[in-house]
Amino acid sequence: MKLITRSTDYALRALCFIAKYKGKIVSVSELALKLRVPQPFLRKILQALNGKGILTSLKGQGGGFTLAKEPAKIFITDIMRIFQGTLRLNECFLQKLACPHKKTCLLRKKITGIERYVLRELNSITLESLLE
Amino acid sequence: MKLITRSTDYALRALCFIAKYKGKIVSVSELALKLRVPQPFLRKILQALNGKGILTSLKGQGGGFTLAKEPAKIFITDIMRIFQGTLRLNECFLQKLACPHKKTCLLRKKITGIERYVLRELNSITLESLLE
DNA sequence: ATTAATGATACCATAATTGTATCATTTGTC
DNA sequence: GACAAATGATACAATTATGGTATCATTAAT
Repeated sequence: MKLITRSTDYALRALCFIAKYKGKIVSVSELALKLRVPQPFLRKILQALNGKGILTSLKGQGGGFTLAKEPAKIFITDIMRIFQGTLRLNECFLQKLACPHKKTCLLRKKITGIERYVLRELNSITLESLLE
Repeated sequence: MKLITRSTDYALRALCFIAKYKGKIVSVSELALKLRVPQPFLRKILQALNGKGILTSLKGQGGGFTLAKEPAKIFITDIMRIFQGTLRLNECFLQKLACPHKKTCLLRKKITGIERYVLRELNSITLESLLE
């Protein structure tokens, strides 16, 4: 049970690194080296971030990636959603069987409450807040 | 990202059911029928609960399972731990690379905070509280 | 023209979770 | 005592999610 998967993790580290470069272009090979992360995998991740409008890419020699938005406008929930899908904690519990006694709904309520809290907390974290 | 896996889910439903029977013996086949859950899988789950002292089993014809403790003394975190292992939310983030800039530690702090909250909430739920 | 980069995409590997099968043992019932 | 109905133990299979690799096409600087 982890809140953040490896892909998200790598993505965040990469974004932090890129953010430090303030508009300069960073290539995958450089990043992979610095972060000590498998390059092809990182590449796939950056491509996804590009596709989702978090990064901007430049092709050709000397190309690479830069941030597409200010760090203050990149929320870690955005990143999580890209790599982990919708953020829900109560995926499976009692969904088909429509809660035969509705007692167990107390559990669902609790979990929904937890979910709300978790999302609120996570939504308070931007890339900027991770930078220093 | 789910807080509760299917095994835990099944286990909780089964425990609720068994708890209602107040000391009577419930067999896997009966339970599987009532809960509409694959029987061999449910069986494995109940065996685990027995092994962990949550249920007591009786072999032989007319055998089955009963609760080994009062519902008030069975915490859903106990059950989660049995099927999902240690309850941690910040498994993978920045553990090997020992936080090169310690900036990202803010994330870790946040997640640790979330984890504490989640555990506190979950620890307030017993089987009894799920019963009505 | 060459080289160093990304785009797109298909494929593979690993691990966790979910689920099945089987043989041995126990116990109630006839 | 034989039989049937239950669990104990355990190995195996299937499915899914995640992590990771490979490759060919395209772009752009030198």
